[in-house]
Amino acid sequence: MKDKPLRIAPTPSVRRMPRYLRCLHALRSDRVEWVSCTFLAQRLNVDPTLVRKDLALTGITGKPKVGYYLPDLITAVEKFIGWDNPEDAFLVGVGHLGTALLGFEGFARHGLNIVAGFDNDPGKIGREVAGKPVLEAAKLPDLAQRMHIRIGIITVGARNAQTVADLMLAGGIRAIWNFAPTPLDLPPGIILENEDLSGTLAVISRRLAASDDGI
Amino acid sequence: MKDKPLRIAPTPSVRRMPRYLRCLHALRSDRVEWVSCTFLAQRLNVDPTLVRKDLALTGITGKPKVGYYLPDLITAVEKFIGWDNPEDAFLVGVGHLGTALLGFEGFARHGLNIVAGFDNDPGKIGREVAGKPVLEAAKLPDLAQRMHIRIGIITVGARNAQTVADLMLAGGIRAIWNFAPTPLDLPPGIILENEDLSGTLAVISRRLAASDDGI
DNA sequence: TAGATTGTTAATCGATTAACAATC
DNA sequence: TAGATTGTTAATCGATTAACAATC
Repeated sequence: MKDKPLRIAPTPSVRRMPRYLRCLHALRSDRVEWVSCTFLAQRLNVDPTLVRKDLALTGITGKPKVGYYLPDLITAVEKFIGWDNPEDAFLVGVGHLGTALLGFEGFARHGLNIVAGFDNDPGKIGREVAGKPVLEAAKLPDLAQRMHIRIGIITVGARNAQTVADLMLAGGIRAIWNFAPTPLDLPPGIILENEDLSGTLAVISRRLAASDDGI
Repeated sequence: MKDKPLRIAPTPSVRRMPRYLRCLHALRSDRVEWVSCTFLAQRLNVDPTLVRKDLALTGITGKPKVGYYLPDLITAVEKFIGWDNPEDAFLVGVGHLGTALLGFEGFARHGLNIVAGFDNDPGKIGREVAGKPVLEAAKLPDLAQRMHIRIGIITVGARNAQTVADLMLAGGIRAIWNFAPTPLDLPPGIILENEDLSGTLAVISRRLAASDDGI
């Protein structure tokens, strides 16, 4: 069976998909069989048309009056975001944050399978964290290449983030999830997502100040 | 001296401010005195006009041909995002992620001062993490009220997030930074920022799949 | 059938980018 | 002065919302 080529999809829509999915899984637990955009929209507090357009991106079609068949819809959304077969990933920086991410059971159900951690601390190298080996950072490029790893997660401090990114590039990694509060210099074509905590802090802080001001 | 009332500012602009600030601090270390939008735009890889509009939001004015006076600019941006005087905050859920956040030295320079952690695990209550006390979760509402805490950080699992949010509301907390992968039901007026890891995972996963498809 | 819901096209909205006069 | 840069107004772009015909 030949798959359709993936069309480009608006990032905001992609970002909403996991929210739909969470809601859909909850409905499945309740033995629901059909679900409408109207219902999902109310539940997630968004516009029904937006839901309809988002779901249309997955290629599914609904039936007027009844909505979408839940099992098919779940399959379609999971396939759309590629969570039907999880990707292996490497994580560098086994501090508290790295340890937390290594231990998140939920990632496996979210398309991500972190297979190893890397660090430079001799006290950590050779140990296991959440059942995953912690290896010497210098070994990453070779291993990544041999294991065809495509996703790298950076949880080191700002100072070392670029060095780690370069190791990942050397290993042929194609997508980087960066938790370090520093911009990375990457060649074109490399997928980059920054987890921008300071940006979020700025938004919260500004909104609080604004609400003090009565707006 | 009377401050101007805060005008509403576009969220994307607010979110960019910390990036400018980081760059500005680096320039200050290099003893630079004047900086232009053109320069910042190149450095951060964004449009110069966008930088100009963002900086204008802070109320600062520049000089044609030379740009902005760096010390004034830094002050203006910090004040704009309220980082000139950090807010105290409570964190609930002292697992790996919570421990990581409690230990981030950088938050203090980013307007956030986490003064205590809360948990339900008797093995954690009464201990200290990163020099901050870990207290019983049930004590949060009373303490938050007495200490006038306005920011709450949720780092518990999805199952307990709503319960924790309710405790925070009872304590008069006005802004919630939610790391749990679940939507929260909050009354209007409460500021909410979700750290949406699964959304980011979806974007990475989808982009990888799309790049496999040659687009 | 009647009416709720889908799918699609048009209108709106907000953010980004382009154009350009004012300025030091 | 000449020219780089600011500040501002207009154009573009993309996402969201509104309107509505088609459908079961």
